[in-house]
Amino acid sequence: MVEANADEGTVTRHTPQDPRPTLDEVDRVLAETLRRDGRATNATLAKAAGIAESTCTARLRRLQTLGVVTGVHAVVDHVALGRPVEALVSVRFSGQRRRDFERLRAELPMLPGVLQLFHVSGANDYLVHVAARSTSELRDFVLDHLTGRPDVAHAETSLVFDHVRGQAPL
Amino acid sequence: MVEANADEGTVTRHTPQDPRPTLDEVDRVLAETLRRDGRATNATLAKAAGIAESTCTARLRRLQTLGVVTGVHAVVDHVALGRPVEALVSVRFSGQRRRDFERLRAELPMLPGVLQLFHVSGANDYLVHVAARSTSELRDFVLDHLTGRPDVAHAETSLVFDHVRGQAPL
DNA sequence: ATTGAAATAGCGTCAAT
DNA sequence: ATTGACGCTATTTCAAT
Repeated sequence: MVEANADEGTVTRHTPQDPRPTLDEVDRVLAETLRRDGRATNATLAKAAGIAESTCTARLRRLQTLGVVTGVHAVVDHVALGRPVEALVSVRFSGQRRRDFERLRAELPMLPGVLQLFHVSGANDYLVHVAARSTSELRDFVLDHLTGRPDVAHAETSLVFDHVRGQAPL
Repeated sequence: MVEANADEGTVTRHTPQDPRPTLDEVDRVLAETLRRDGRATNATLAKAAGIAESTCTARLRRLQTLGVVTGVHAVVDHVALGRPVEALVSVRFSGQRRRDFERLRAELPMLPGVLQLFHVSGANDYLVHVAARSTSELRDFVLDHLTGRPDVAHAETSLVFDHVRGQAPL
């Protein structure tokens, strides 16, 4: 048993496994380059980091295994794909039971239109980033999946007018 | 002149160019597959969409040109990369001058640590998603780049405990 | 762990439909 | 616009350091 918990189903999630190996400059260059262009070729990455291509292949595999690179994903235009209404919904919980948090965290990301889910400190507990096909679909989503939950005390919806990615290197 | 504006420098940004071409099922499959795995090979994508590889190459180029796929980026572990403190900062403006919005929108994404920037409706105007090396660096960021701005009336910082991506297809 | 070289797999061009 | 085949490039495996 590696990282188990006595209570039924309750798993405390620490980002990857504990013996966090040190990353050198090569790793950082690879991660950063791939963050900027997720389709950068192995040869490009190798050149950027100043290593052999075969080394690069191995390094990349390692970064994925370690959970330093958790995935690479295309960013798509929601309007073009039929979900022109984007919103951020702040959710406040009624209780503070750990189980409620875990259920929401597990279930919400599976729902169509959910882009991101933040668990945050402060007056609100969660922030849900969604893309909906219409304003009425957005309303239904909030009512059915957020306000409708017994553990949710309040939900407040803000429309997203604009959404841009950071450009600077990490 | 296609989409110009009389005022100096003031550009109204409509997501891509207006004659938005219709996307068929093939386009949607490609976008969706690439959204799930940004490093999917051309052959894989072609198979998923049921088209020839050469057609796939052309389709992909088209999707990028049209702005349907705006980029593909690796998701990295901020803790491993030395920025363990993640936060969402709500920013309220004092005035409502368009120029102020545009400046913030242009400048903030360039600052190191800024991950995303949302322009939202409601009591707050912007939501800034940042990753900092430490809590004190976070404080400095908010003071120097947000509260410090003359056009910013108020900034409220929430720590991000957890951040997950949506899993369902668009 | 890193490398270069050899084998494998993937890609884009093009002529044809 | 889509296709399959061909030539070219990129990637991975592997033996050696």
